[in-house]
Order: sequence, then C-alpha cells, then structure tokens
Amino acid sequence: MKRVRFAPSPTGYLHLGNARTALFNYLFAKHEGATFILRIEDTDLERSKKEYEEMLMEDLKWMGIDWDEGPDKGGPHGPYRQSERLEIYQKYVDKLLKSGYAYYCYCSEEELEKEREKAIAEGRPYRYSGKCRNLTPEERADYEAKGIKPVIRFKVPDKTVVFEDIIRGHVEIDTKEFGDFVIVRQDGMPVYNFVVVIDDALMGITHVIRGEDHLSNTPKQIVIYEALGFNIPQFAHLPIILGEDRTKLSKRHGAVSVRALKDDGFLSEAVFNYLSLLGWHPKDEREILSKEEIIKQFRIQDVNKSPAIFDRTKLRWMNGVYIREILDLEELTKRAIEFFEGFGYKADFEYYKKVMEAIRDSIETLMDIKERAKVFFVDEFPFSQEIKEEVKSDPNFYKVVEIFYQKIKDLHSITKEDFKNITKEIQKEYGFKGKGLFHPLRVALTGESSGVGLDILVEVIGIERVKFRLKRFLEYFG
RNA sequence: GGCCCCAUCGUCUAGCCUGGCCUAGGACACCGGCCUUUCACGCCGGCGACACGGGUUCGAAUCCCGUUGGGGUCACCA
Repeated sequence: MKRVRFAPSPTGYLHLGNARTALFNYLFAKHEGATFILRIEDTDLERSKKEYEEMLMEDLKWMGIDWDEGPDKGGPHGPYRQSERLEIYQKYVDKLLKSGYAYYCYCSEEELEKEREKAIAEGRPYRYSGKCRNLTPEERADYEAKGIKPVIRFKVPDKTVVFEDIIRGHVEIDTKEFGDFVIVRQDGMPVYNFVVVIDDALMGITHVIRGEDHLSNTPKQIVIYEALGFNIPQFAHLPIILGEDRTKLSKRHGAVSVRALKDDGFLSEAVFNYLSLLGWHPKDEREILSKEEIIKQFRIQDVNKSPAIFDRTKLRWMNGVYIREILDLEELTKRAIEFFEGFGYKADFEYYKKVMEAIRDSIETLMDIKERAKVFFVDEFPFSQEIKEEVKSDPNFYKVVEIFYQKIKDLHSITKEDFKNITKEIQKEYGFKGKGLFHPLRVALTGESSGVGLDILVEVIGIERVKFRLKRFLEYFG
C-alpha cells in the first residue's frame, strides 16, 4: 500500500507553494489509491502556533483536499503532531548515540559563528569541523561540570549518497557538502532533518513528495535512514513556484496564501484547477478540468523539472470560467452571499440569485460583485460632473428620460419584455434610438454609462424603484 | 562564493526520452474585427518562442560539450 504525507509547519496561513505540494500529494494519493497523511511539524516552538494549525486544516479543506490520517482524525500511526512524538524521537536519539552514529557537541554558537564567518571570508564553504566527534568521557565530564548544554550531532559517514528522484532522475551528492549536522538542539528539541526521517519511516511513508527546496536535505535524511536501518522511501521533488520577479514565492509577493485568495473572491475549484497546471499538464489540450478528471490523469512522473511563475491574471481568467460556466446559479449565489453582505448589499437569497444571473458573465472574482452589482442595490447614486454637463448640453437627454417616465408611471410591474416594447414604442413615436435612447435611460437609472442590460435591470429592481430613480433624475435636472 | 537544479512565445505549457510528421501546437495577456443599446460574455483573426556557440547526423527544439542567464540550497527553520 502506498502512503504519502503533507507535513506543514503551523507558522502561518497555507501558502500557495505549500498548497501546491499538498495538492500534488493528494492527486498522487487519489490517482494511486494511496493513503494520504497530514502531519503537523511543530518542532519549532518559537514560530509554531496552534491557531495556525487550525487554519491550515481549514484552508486545505477549502481547497477540496482531505486526508485519511491526521491530528484531527487520528489513525494507526499517531500521534500526528511532532510535539507529541518527543518520546519516540528520544528513543531513536539514544539508539544513534549508542551505536556511535551521533555524538554530543559542546561548541558554543558564538564559536561556530566565528568559524562560519572565517570560512566565508576565506571564500571556502563552511562545514562543522567535527571537533567534538571524539571527545573522551573526561572531556565531556569537564564540559558538563561547567554547565555547558550540548547539542547532538549526527556523525555523517564519508560517502556519496545516491538516489533516483521520480521527477529529477538520478541524484548524487557527496556528504562532504554538509558535514555533521545537528539533530537535537541545546534545549533538547530534535530538529527537522532528524524527526522527518523517524516520522516518515514509522508512518510507513512510501513516497515523499515535496518542494525542490528540500532536495539538498534529502541526502542528510538518507544517511539517517541508513543508520537506523529503515527502508528508504521514493522521493519526488516538485519544482518550486516563483513570483513575478522569478524568486521563490513568498509573503512579499503580496496575497499568496489560499486564505487571501479566498478572501479575494476566488473559488476553490478554480484554485485547485489552476494550481494543478503549474508544473503539470494533461495529455490533451483542455485546461478546465474537474477534480475527478485531474485525479484520473495525474501522474507524478509527468511533473516538470522547471519552476513556474504564479500568474494571477490567468487564475483570474480561470476563476471567471468557473463563475460563468461551471458552477450552477444556486451554488454560485450561496458562495457570493458573504460578499454581497460584506459590500453592504442587503437582500434575500432570491434577489441575490437574480443579480448573480445578471452579472455572472461580467465578473472574474466574487470581489468584482462590488462594482458590478452596485446598480441593483443603490438607488440614490450621485450624479457626476460629467453627467451634469452631458444633460445640460443635450436637450434630448432629459426629454428621453421624461418620455420614458411618462410611459411607465402608471404601471404596476415591469418585465424585460415590457421594457423592450416600451423602448420600441419610443423609437417609433419619437425617433430616438440606439445610444441616443439607451444612454440617457442608463444614466438616469444607474448613474453609469455602461453595465448590465437595462431590460434585465428594470425587471430585477422592479417598477417602484425604476419610478423612484427616474423621478429623482427628473427632479434633479428639471 | 561552493554544491545542485533549470532553460520553447511576456506568462502557463505541448513537442524532447524513442532526431525527420515542427514553415514549433494550445491557453492567459495584448491588438484588430464581428455580435450588441453600453460594458462584459461569445465568435473570428493577428502579434509572439526553440537563450547563445560549437559539435554528432543526410537531417536537431529534440542527442553531446561549452557559454550565458535564472533559480534553489548551504541554520541549534521547516
């Protein structure tokens, strides 16, 4: 049975880069019938927060990604939160210490920092010297007596680590590239490169799918797998996602968390679809694919090696496709409610639905509702300077509105058809047509010079509000 | 800087492994036209790329080498 995992650290909202990693793990799991595990990597006490863990899970669920085992639902390989697995790690630290694969190091941070600076100044790469590798029991006792707290380092064997990455192919790295690294901090907290191995091994992970930024960690982890006699999983390192300046996508690129996208009015289906196309492509040329279709076609070995730039414009386009073509009106309206309310546009569900029907073709995100739906909610809009001048300079402007008002003032309802008939009548009787007819009406009715079809507008807002708006216009300019 | 990785339109990519079907296909964006009471949608068309230089070969986007450019990584962070 194949098993994969997504292992974020709870230090903020779910970032797009991580979201894509989670997504590809999920797609792999669903395509292969594998088990998907969510593990929380919270060994960095300073930055990890419980609230972030909650938000991470919410964001994943919003994306349409769910898991089989995790801190919230348990499973046979728990606990799924690293801060709750400390005794487990201790056991393996002891094992490594006993077998000579790990040792105590008493070098101070300042001391190490000096060595590092010196190395940089001399233009050579810094590696830990291995000074504490072979301390005698007396030397250790001496340090301990001075009250110096040690870290624990892994005694890295001198060798070339080789592995076959599913995406990148053959990878070879000499352990001289990193030297003895720390596996347990001074405060006793084990470090990522160590715990990730223990967890992946104990949780039976068969495929480690993660960002390319972890590629250089892989050999460190492999030597630990070997020291502990664990089976080494297969690795697949995903190309990273870049911002428009071609550097790794990060906070400074603006709103790049899935939470921010959600708040900006993006639909989860569109985000799911768009992200799946970053570094991967289906066999045919269709780009709008359902979750099911993506799962069916997704093959991890087809993922690109080269990094991709996150293109918000294309995401917007795709989101627009989902708004106008994929979601049904009922569902779309449900998702739009919080946005309507957020903009102060109050109405009942049926009214929202009518508005959505009228504007869905002209918006790309739910945020766009603000501008596009305004005319359905605001009756007392301001008349701009432009409008005032226009009305003044063209006597027909006012006249058209007046004629129209006379024709509808005794009506008790108005439909799209009524509107069309009335405008046709005016055309016949007075000769006003095209822009000369519709533009004044639009301005009188909405204060705008473009927007939804007026026939639809009047039907949705209803005869009373039509009268109100026209009267207001006539009185203002009369 | 060391090590590693990457390299097709501005962007996402197809093609590359198994050279010829590639005068390099699709999508976003952009430009033009059509539709239309306006905007938007939709439809049609256009612009636009194999980073460069050497090889190998009858033939290279595809294979090899180099150069250049870009990225990642070098923590008691994950």
